[in-house]
Amino acid sequence: MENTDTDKRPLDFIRQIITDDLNSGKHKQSITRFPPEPNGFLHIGHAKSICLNFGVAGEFNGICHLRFDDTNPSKEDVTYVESIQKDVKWLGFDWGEQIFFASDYFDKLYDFAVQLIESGHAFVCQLTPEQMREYRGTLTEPGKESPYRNRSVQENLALFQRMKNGDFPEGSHVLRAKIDMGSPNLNMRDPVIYRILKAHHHRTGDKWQIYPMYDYTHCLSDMLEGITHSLCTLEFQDHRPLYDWVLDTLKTPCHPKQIEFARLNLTYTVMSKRKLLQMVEGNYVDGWDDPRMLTISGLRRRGYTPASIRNFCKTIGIGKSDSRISMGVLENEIRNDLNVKAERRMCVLDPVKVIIDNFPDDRIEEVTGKNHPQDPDRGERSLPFTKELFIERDDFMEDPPKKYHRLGPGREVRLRYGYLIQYASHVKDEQTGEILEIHCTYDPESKGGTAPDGRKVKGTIHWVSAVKGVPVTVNMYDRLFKVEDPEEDKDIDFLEQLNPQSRIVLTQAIAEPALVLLQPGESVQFERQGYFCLDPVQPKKDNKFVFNRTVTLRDSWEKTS
RNA sequence: UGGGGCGUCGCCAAGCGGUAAGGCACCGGGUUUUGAUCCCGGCAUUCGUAGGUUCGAAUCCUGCCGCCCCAGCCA
Repeated sequence: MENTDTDKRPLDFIRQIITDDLNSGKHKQSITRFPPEPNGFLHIGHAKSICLNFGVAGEFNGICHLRFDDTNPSKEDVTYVESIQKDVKWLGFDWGEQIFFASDYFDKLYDFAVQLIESGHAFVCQLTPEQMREYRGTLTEPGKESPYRNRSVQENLALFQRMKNGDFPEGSHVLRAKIDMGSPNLNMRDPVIYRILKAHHHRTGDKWQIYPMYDYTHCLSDMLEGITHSLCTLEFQDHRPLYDWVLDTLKTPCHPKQIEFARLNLTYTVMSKRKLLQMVEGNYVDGWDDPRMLTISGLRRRGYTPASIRNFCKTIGIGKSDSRISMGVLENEIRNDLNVKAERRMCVLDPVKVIIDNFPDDRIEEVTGKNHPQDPDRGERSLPFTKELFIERDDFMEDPPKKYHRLGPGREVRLRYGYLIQYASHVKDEQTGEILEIHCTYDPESKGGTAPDGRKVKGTIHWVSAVKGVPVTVNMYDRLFKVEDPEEDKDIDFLEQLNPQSRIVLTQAIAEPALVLLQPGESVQFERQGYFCLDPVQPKKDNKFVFNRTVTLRDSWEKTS
C-alpha cells in the first residue's frame, strides 16, 4: 500500500481499547475480521469497516480474517462472494490464507446446539411465526413462555435431529435458546437460533435442511477463529447480551469482545443493500457497478482510486454518533489524489467552432503541452494546432460581464499551450440565437501562449483541433439523488428523490488525439473541467471512446447558467 | 409510559477535572498559461439544557429536552 501516513492523529475509541488490551497483556495480538454476507455488492459503508478491521491488523501487527457470513442461502450467491473478494483486494487489503465461511462451521455449530439442548438451554418450538410474534410481547410488555419450552431434553434432541433430517416443512419448527421471555431486551426473549430452510446453499449444497441464525453463528464463528475484537455497527448493540450469552453458556475457551461503531451515511445517496438492490432490479441504474452507485465497483468505474477511498475512511474517523458525511468530503479525497496522479489533457465537451482567419488553411502546427504542470518529470505531449478549432460553448459570450475571463467581442484570450487569439466576428443562427462559429485572428509571435511584448490576457481556455480532434462520448455524472437525505421523509419513496440529471451523456465532445492512448480505467484531468476516466468496463461504444466524469474541478467562478 | 445508544463550529471529529486539536465547507490575501493546484491568514469565551460538586467541569453527579436503534423463522 502506497500510504505513507506519518500523521499523529489521536486513536479512535476502538483503537484505544485494542491498545489497552495489548498493553495489559490480555491479548498478545489483535485478530479482527470483516464478515460480509454474500447477498449484494460491497459499498463505501463496507469500505469503512474494511479499512477499520484490516487497518487495525496492519497497525497493530495483527491479523484480519475475511469471513463470509453465509447462513441464509435463500439470499446469497457465489457471484457476490466473488465480487466481494475482488473489491477487498482492489481496495488494497490482503487476507492472506485467512478466508473463512460461516458455512464451514455448520457441523460444529450443530454440535454446539446439541450441547445447548443437553444442558437445558435450548428447545424445539412449534409455534407458528404469527404465534411467536404474539408470544414475544411488545416493547413495553413482557412476552409469554412458549408451551413447548419445557420439553424434555430427549424430546428436544429427537426433534432437532428430525429437523436436521428434513422431516418437517419450513416454518413448522425452530430451535430456540431458553433465556428470558421477560427481558426488556427483545433479543433475549428466547431467540430463534436455528430454522428450517430447504434451500440450496452455494457451498454446502443440499446437505443441510436447517440453518443457524446470525446471532448464534456470529459469536461462535468469532470464537472458533480466535477473534479478539469483533467490530460491528451500532444496530447490533442490543445483540451483544445474546452474543455474550451464547459464549458464556457454552463455556467456550475464548470470548471475543464485540464493539460497535456508527455506520457510514453520505449526503445525496442511500447506503442500504436492500435499496441498492431495488435500484438495480428496477433498472433505475445500470447495475451494481453503475458509476453513480456508491458501491465499490461503481466507484471504481467512476474513476475513484483505492487510495482516495482509504483516505476518506481515515478522515471521517470512527465514532458512535449517527452522522451523515457530506459528499464533498469524498470528492475532496479523489481530487487530492488525482491532482497528483492524473495527467492533464484537453477535451471540449460542448464544442463551438473557432476559425483563425489569418492561419494558413492546411497547416497543421505542433505545439507542446505539459502532462502535469507541477511535475516536469511527467513530460510533454504534442498538440496539433489548425485553422479550425473547437472551444467550449461556455467560453464565448456575446455580451459578457466584466469579470468574465474568456472570449467575447473585442477580447483576446490565450488558447492553452497554443496562441493568443483576438476576436474578429461571429455568426449565429438568427432564429435560435445559437452561435455557429467565431472568427478570430492569432498572433503568430505568441506560439506557446506568450507574446514577446509581454502583454497579459485575462483568460486561458482549452481547445481541440477541428481536423485532428477525436470524437468521444462523455458521461457527465452527478449526485444520484436531489436531496441530502432521500430517506428523511418517510412518506416519500426514496426512488422519487432520484436526480433526473444524475447522468448526462455528451455525444458531441471532441478530444485531443493523445486521449486515445489511455488504458481502460485510466484517469486524466480534462483541463478546466474535472477528472475523467476511460470507462474500464466499456471503453468503446459505437466505435467511440467513452469517458466517465469522476468529479469536477473545484470551481470558484459562479456559473451563471 | 420497556431496553440500548448518541448529543462539542454549517458537516465530521479530538478532548479522558486544569482552562476548546484537526479535516471538509466558508471568508479574505498572494502565486499561477487550468477561474484548478499551491501558499498565507480568518473562522466555537464555548461544548443539547437546567442545576449541583470543585479553587477549577466539555470532562464528575442529578433532572429535563432532542435524535437514533430494537417487537425477521434477515444480517
